[in-house]
Amino acid sequence: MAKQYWLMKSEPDAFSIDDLIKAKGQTSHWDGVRNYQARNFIKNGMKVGDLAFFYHSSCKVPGIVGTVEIITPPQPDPSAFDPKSPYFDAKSTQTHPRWYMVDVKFKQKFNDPITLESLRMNPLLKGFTLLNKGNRLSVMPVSFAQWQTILKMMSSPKDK
DNA sequence: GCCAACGTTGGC
DNA sequence: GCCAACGTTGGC
Repeated sequence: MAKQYWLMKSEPDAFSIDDLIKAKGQTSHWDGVRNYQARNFIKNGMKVGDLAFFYHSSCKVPGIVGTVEIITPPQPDPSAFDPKSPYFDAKSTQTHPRWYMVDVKFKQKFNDPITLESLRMNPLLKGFTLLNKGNRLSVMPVSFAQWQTILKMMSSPKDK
């Protein structure tokens, strides 16, 4: 099956792309997703080798800051089993796990973030899920066309 | 810090 | 199964 593309949000105060760069092997669990629609994208859609944009949300300048690679199949999110974790969910059990995660590996960090504002201004991204009014999904698919469009924004001098 | 928009919960 | 109340997300 062809490679799929994704966008994954994180609050940089909790986990930033620099945290991923500093992590052992530049890899990390992408845990704590507690939304069914986002969970379904992870559980039913993600495969090893897929690529994702790393998006910083709830911060001074929201935007895409780099890319990561999916390096494990979807697996039960252990933080849901841990009573001490802020992501603990008593309704998720070992036999019937409710929440899933993948591991990601750092690929690249952009010299300058591709800001939410600049994404909104790009007419080629009309209809992109991230830009939809009221969107709150923390994991969402990105079409190959959108992926290419966004990567071009990174390399274009006029966006600097 | 505000608040619009959305998702979840729980009573009925 | 409806829907009001509540909690959360996330841009501004």
